[in-house]
Amino acid sequence: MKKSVINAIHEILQREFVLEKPANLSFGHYATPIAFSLAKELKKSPMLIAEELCSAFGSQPMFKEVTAIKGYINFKLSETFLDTYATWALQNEERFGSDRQECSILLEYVSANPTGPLHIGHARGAVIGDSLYKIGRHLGYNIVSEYYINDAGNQVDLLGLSLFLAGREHILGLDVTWPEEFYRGEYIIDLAHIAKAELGSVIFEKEDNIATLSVWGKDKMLELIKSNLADVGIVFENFVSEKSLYDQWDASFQKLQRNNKTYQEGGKTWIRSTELGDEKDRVVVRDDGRPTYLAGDIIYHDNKFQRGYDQYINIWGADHHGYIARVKAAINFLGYDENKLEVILAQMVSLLKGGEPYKMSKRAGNFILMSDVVAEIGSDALRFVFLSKKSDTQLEFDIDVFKQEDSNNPIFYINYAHARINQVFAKAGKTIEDVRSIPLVGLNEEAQNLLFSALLLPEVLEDAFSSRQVQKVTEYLKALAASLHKFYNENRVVGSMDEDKLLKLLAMVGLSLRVGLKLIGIRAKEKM
RNA sequence: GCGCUCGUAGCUCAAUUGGAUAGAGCAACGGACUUCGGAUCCGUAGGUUGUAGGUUCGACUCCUGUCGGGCGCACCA
Repeated sequence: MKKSVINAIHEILQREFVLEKPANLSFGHYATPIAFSLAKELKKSPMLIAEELCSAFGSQPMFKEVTAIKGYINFKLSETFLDTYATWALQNEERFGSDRQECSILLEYVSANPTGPLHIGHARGAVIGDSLYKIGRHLGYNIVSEYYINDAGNQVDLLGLSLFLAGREHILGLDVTWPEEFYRGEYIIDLAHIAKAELGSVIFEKEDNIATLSVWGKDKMLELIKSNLADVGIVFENFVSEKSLYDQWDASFQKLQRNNKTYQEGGKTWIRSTELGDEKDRVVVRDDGRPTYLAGDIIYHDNKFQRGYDQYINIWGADHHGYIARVKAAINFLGYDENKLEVILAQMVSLLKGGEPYKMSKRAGNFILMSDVVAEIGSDALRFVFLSKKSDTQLEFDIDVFKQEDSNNPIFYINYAHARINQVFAKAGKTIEDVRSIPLVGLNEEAQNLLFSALLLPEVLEDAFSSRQVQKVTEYLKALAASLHKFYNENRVVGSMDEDKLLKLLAMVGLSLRVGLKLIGIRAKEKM
């Protein structure tokens, strides 16, 4: 809708302009402040310019009126235009708002180490990533979701060792001395018991078996992570194993060398990341020949960029922000455009329950497990909270709020709006097909405004996606639900003179609610 | 100490990315049912956008200083 409006206006004005929504809908559906930016150039007052530009719009089928108010040019869309659009939307059903885009995007998120279950911090990045993915898909981007598995390096060895020691202590009943660093939490002990069942308790007898336990444990943990994700409706297309990439190290390393971006010092190999704003140069190969974590990420990003996407998005925990500079430097050194990589940081989350800090789970080893929170408030609520806030602010939420079934709980509120619409149709004994082609003309102002709000879904999605701010979708859904409830309270549908028209209007609202919810991973309720 | 980031109503968060009178929900108070399910709606109150400057037609948004919170500052991942 916005696109066609922009095109129509562009045809008249013949120049670039910003199209926005007026603060007050009574001014119009859209507005542009273009007269302000022209004021200097033309040496005239914005009000005058606005009025002159207005008169350039003769009578257009798209606009009911074009007015100049305080320097803004306001556009009011015609009923027929809105009706045509709504009819089209209702024919498209769940595909309303979908489009085609040329751009291909690789979206990487979660990528939690396969050494333990997902905790609540992972959940935020997970649902934001998944919703961006779903919205992007809907909008027609060629977007692919990917999970990078850190299955090489110390932490996997540490997992094996932790399992080994846990098995010796809890299964073989031996005394063990725990090292300073190991994975704690009851999930390790649970996992040791599973290891006993699958591999036999002999596995805990010889230290030689630690390597076997590492690999076995890592696979088990990955399964657990996948099932944690599936519980909130997240399924990845790609999994890329860090370990499997090391074959390509030589190739990546040679690229860096050729560009003279590495050097040897103290028996180690360094990368010149300071050249591109990093705080210091970084070691990529240690003096014993083992590559560092950064080496893995260099290969991984080399691998990503070889696949030739137009854009790359990584969602990382905010504690990794210091890492951005060196990865971007590496991408540049490999000969790619590092600006194609965009990193979204997901900030910390703290949970409350009844106003008190949420108790950490012993099972998790001082982390709050994502699965515990899902068990308590459900996937929909979990998703909704995290999607309602900008990712870059720290957030605090009380899970008790999401157990309430009233207007405190926004999902409930939105679902109720959707269910209400179904209820009205049921009461009227009609279906969407019955009213789809009824022309929406002669509606009162409230009805027209509601219709317009419902038709905004595609541009909200586009805006949310391109700014990577999914909270715009939840905000929109809350506002649309509120408009629906208000309308419902003030206007009787069933039995009214305009019954069919109003039913079509409600169908349109229901469609936008349903599609919007679907794209943030929540299924709209037909009945409460 | 350095770097990144955040600071908006009592609380949790928005604000069309520089636009018109900074908005929602909760909490508080007052209203609306012989109802298409009141699981809803309407109203009142609540703000010097941490703070001091600057940039311009116009600043919550950009710049500088400052105060406060968070996170980093590994050859761990």
